[in-house]
Amino acid sequence: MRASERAYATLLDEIQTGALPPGTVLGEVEQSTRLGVSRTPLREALRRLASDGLVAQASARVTVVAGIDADDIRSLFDLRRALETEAARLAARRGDHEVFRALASEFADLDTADADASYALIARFDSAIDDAVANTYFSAALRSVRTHLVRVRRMARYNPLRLSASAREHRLIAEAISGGDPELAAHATHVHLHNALTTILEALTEDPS
Amino acid sequence: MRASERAYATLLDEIQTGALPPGTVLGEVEQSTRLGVSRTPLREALRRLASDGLVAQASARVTVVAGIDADDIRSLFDLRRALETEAARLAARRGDHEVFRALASEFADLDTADADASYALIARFDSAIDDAVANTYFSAALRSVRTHLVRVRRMARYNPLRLSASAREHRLIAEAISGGDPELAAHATHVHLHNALTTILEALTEDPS
DNA sequence: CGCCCGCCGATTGCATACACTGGAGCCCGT
DNA sequence: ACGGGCTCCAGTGTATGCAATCGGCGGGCG
Repeated sequence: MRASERAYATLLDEIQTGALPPGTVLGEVEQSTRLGVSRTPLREALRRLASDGLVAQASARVTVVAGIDADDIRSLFDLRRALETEAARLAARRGDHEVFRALASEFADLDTADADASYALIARFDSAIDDAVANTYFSAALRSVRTHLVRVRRMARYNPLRLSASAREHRLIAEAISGGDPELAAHATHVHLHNALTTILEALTEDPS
Repeated sequence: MRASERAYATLLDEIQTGALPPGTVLGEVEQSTRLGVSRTPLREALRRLASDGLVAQASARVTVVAGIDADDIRSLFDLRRALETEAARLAARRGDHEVFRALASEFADLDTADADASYALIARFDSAIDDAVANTYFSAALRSVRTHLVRVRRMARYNPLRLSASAREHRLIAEAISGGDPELAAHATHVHLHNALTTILEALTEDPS
């Protein structure tokens, strides 16, 4: 793999998992030494992270890991709502109904005690949406949102009750898509996002780490 | 200004105006020589353009200016509809009503024979939407869409009749926002985008350059 | 005569050296 | 003692050299 991509993948993971917490200063020399690449590929990785919105320029010469607070999360969910409700509509019109019927039944059978399995199924659902929408611009916008969402999920931590409710909501969305009902798919997505956001903000209020 | 930024700005402009038509091969050495910068900042510019979606990797070693066809335009408008209808909703709820009242009156008085003035006013309207939405994630997504839209507008060329209809549509959107009517703002935006897309696709059918 | 293999050139990826700039800290003057 | 300006330096921005790789082309072999 290319050095620049390794550096990007490593930094991305470290930022998403919180190993590099918000505010961490990312000096080019320091990070290139640490990751064992030269400054050239490291700079490229930093620029990609900046365009992703995961790092920010604290001043002209210092780059830091971007912070994310409750207002950011609300903003992110505004965008997410715009994208995902419309994506659900498009999927209901264009998608392969059989794929979503199968996903609906997987959500019905999902063991939500297994957080990893749950997130894996949600990831497959997201992929199915991407395939159904079949729109590279849309998928790029969704990918960006999901990149940020990884950090938000981590901040809100694992919540078994929410995961179980989320599975039911996903099931309904998948059924609406497989049934070819765009408005139900869109509104069920809206409801799902509302519930997700509420839970996350509550979790942050209790534990504003 | 930094060399990398000059290179990016120059290439962006040349791609948007069509000076570098789709399919043009962008060799690093060739372009860096032409623009009078070294390969390092030029590479950075190319990577930014790639993440913008304006250049693509034709193969592992050759980068070309990305093409854009009717299907791409439909895809772009799918995304645009998702973003702008919701942005209009948010603006109607959060925006400064006075700003949009003023914009509505400017659209009413606009001389649509002056294409540059028309596009300038539309740009100010877009800025006002950004300010009203006050959401950096949303604005970033909108900026990306608008970057592509510059090329689309150019492909569809100047059309006085459409510009005049567009001004009326913008006026209605601005009035809906200033009147605090989110659904009217969203639906008027939907109508506007539908008309814009239809006109563009017709223009392309007549003259598929 | 056609196909496959190996060589060569072109081009990118990476590393490193040099240039420049912004800022912190210190010294001097008041 | 405090403020201003100067100096030095840390760190980024840019240029260039080197290495690796891919594709094309020609020659040899079947």
